[in-house]
Amino acid sequence: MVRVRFAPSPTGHLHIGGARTALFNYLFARHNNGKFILRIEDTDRTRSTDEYIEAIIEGMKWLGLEWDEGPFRQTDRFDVYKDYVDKLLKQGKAYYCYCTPEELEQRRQEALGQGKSPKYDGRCRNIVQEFEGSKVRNAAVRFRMPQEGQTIVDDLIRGKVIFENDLLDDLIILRSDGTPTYNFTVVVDDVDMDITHVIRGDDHLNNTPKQMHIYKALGHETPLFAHLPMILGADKTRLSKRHGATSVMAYKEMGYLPDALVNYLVRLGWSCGDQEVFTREELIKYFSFENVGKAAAVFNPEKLLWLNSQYIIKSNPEELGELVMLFLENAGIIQKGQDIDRKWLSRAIETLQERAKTLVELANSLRYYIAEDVQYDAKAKAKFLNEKSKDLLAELKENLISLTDFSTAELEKVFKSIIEKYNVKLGALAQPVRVAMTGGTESPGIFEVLEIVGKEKTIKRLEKAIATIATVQP
RNA sequence: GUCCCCAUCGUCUAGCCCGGCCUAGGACAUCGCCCUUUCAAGGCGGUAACGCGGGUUCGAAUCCCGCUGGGGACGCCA
Repeated sequence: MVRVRFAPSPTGHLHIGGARTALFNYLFARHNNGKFILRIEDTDRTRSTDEYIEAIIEGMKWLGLEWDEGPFRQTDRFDVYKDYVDKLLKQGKAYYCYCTPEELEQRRQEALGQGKSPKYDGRCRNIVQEFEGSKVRNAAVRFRMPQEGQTIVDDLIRGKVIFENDLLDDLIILRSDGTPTYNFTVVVDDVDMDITHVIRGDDHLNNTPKQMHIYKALGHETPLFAHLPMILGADKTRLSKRHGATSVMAYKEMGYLPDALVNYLVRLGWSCGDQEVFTREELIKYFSFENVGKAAAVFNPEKLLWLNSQYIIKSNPEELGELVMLFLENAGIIQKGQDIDRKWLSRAIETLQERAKTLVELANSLRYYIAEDVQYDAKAKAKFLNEKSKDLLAELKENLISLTDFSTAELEKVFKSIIEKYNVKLGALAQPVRVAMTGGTESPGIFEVLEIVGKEKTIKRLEKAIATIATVQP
């Protein structure tokens, strides 16, 4: 049984990189009918907050990355870690270190300054452990790493990676305040939770040999490891706030669909022939580490935007209607709590789907369908609402007043008759009408716009346009 | 400084493991054309890459070595 986990630390929101790690774990678990576990690594009490735990959960849920067990919190398991530390201490596999953080930092800087390795010098390694087995104040506990030989990490993505043991640091597993540290808790938990595959970011590859020795000291076999390549920003440095939005929920707010983000993220490092767009089922079916690349990938917002537009086109209008309501409220297009005819909204959305790349854009385009009135774009107004179009607009208005079937088919007939009568091209009429109806020069087909806006508002807007021309022209 | 990882169009990538089918494929972006009531969407086409140097071989994007470049790690962070 495959058992994998996503183990974020709640020191920030769920970000793009974390989300992809979670996603790969999720896909691997689902592909193998295994279990996906969520574990919160909050041993750093100074930086972890409950708000961030909630934020991470919110992000996971939004992306549809459902976990099977958890969320577990490491702060709930301090007793467990303590027991393991005591065991190692008794067995001599760990020892007390009396160096203070300040001393350590100073020695680190000195070593670095002399061009030497900043590795712990091991001065507490062999001193007599006077207080063995009992609580020693102000002492941290270090794990005794082997100092000779090699450790080989056989990574699912990278193959064999060899580390010289004499480079391994005796890392601290228990702080002097009695709290355990990451490299220890991660191993204890992965053992206790029967994790079979550790799938995480590349930045943990160097920790792996150390963790392997902890597994050994605990008398447990190591799981399989898969280290994912990093995600970089446009300048090829580690993705961070400097590169724009990195929080997953920020993409929700910008009007992205979760499936589009998932699809984009999975293609960052993974591929399946030439296919670009995948359903969730396909991802689960096709996912494999064989198709995961080794090189870091640059996050490309343009491609994500394109994928989002593809997902919007594919979505059904009813669902988009539900999703866009919040954006309509936020844009002030409808009042909070105000409802609109969903059937009508769906029709309106259908005309906009292939024109909106995000839900924000969709909401903004919906404005001219929903609002009572339109604001003219200055350029559009100058170019199309003028003496040249005045008679055409007036003629159209007159014709529409008597039109009972306000449908695209009938509207088209009316337009045709007018352009024939005036001997102009359709654009000569359609563009001024477009400005009158939407305020701008871009919109879905003009007949559809009229039909959806409806007879009453259409005539009002035409009257306003004509009046505008009259006041502009003395 | 030391260690580890990586290296195909601007970007994501296919191909690499099992050398010839690669005149290096697809996608985003970009440019042009078509469609057209506008804008999109869609269709067609263009520009654009095997980092460099050595090997091995009849033959290398593919195998080996070096270099260069980029990234990561070296915490009483995770």
